Amino acid sequence: MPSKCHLVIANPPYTRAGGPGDEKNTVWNPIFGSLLDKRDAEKMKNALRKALDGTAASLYAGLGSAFVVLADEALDIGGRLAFVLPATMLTGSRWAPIRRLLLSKYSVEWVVVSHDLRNRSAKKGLPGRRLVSFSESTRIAEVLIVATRRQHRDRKTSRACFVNLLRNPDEPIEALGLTRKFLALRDGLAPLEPAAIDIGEATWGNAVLVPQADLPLDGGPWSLATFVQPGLALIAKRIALGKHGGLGSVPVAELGAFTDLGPYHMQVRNPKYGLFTVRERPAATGPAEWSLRAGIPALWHHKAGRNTSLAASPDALLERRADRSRSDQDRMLAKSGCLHLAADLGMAPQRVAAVMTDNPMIGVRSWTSVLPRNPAPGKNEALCLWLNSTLGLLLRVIHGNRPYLGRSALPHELARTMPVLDVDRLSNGQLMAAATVYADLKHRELQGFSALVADPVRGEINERLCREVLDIDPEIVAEITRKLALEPTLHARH
DNA sequence: GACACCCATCCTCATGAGCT
DNA sequence: AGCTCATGAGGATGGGTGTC
Repeated sequence: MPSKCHLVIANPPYTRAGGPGDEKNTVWNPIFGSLLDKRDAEKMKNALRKALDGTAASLYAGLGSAFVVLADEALDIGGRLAFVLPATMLTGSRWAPIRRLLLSKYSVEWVVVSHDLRNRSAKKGLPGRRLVSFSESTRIAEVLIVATRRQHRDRKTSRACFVNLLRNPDEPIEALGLTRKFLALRDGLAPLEPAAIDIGEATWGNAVLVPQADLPLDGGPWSLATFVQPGLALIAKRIALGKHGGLGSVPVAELGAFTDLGPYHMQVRNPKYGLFTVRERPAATGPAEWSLRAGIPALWHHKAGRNTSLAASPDALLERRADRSRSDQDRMLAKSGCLHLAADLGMAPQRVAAVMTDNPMIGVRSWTSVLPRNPAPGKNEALCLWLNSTLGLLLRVIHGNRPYLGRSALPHELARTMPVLDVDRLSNGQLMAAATVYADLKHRELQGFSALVADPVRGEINERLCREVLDIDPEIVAEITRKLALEPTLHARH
């Protein structure tokens, strides 16, 4: 790699050292996997790990992060990088050092994200059916980053332009036209004032200019790329800070500030390290018959057709592994809870972002158990209602990873830092009200989040949470609901 | 040793064309 | 009618291994 480069353009490989797992189901495509001799791949990986030591890159995040570091080392002051990267770059915890690198040494000029719902024509015979990706042969959500390496004094005044596209250009001429439009638009933008990107009659999306100093220097998420409507991200930020007009009385805190999370699924059931074996309830076996069977009840999978209401029942049984320490198993079981957060939420098909079980149990893979540190009646119920409401969904989608359009993934680290309703600051009366609302609604059938506006039960959750628990004007939330419901990511299906 | 990241998707099932 | 196979739509998760 030459030094003193002026421009580095890259669409790097995204492969990572770990996973995808389950080799019987997937083609394992590890870094350096094309080397015929596995020992060579191992040597290369070790050399790369050594080379990346102390840099912002992580083999965990994938090779994309390593290529950013490589570009950074090659770029001269004033040089520019232009990268296609996985959209998890915007939020993922392992990408935080890369975000810090870009904010501390560069002017981040463009952050372009597509929210294109269309399917690629089958006739073209190309792999991948989504047009959301800039690259071909993938349906993974992606982001285009353009940044210029600067002297410190020049970074203070720089401003990043976030572009959220409703539609990806279909061919190069369209892309060139769009690029010209971006450049023309940028100069007229006022900071934090979203503007439409129109060419003729066609609306391509929205752009918003952000002072770089307003982006989180600590590595926090770049949330303005989450929605087509940048205004929604701004609303979410105000809610998280307790500064949204009319919602100021809603206490918000990071989930990890007042709860602990249940165990990580690898510790529960990984064949090598897990403490338990898990057996799923067969479809033919009813819940009553299943509960006769010995074993420790647990929540394992998240099925759109089965998890239709706030109340959930166990779908799996844990069995202690004889070759594991009983006290370790008991310690893990002590992390059982009644509230469980959907770890990977497909927003169109799936209907619940959190569920409650009658008895404490462990969420194994699709459900992350949430355990309030100071338990009190009504706390779980209030959180469960919140997470399934418009406000809870909005803050979740903003804060979580978006590995694919239509999906919101919350690994433990992001779940802990996610802003949610601070139930510790609710009065007893509010908690009792939440318990009542939950009891009334817990068996009602919800629709997927794509039906956010039309779903009467979702409407009741919103309405009663506002009126009976939070004491805020439901119309404010209704308006946010209408905006959020328009977002393509709520409607994307694969 | 403990913890948990992220993955350039994969699997299932419905549908329908083509064949016998 | 019944079978096979191709195709596409739609729903979803295990785990190697980096990192502390």
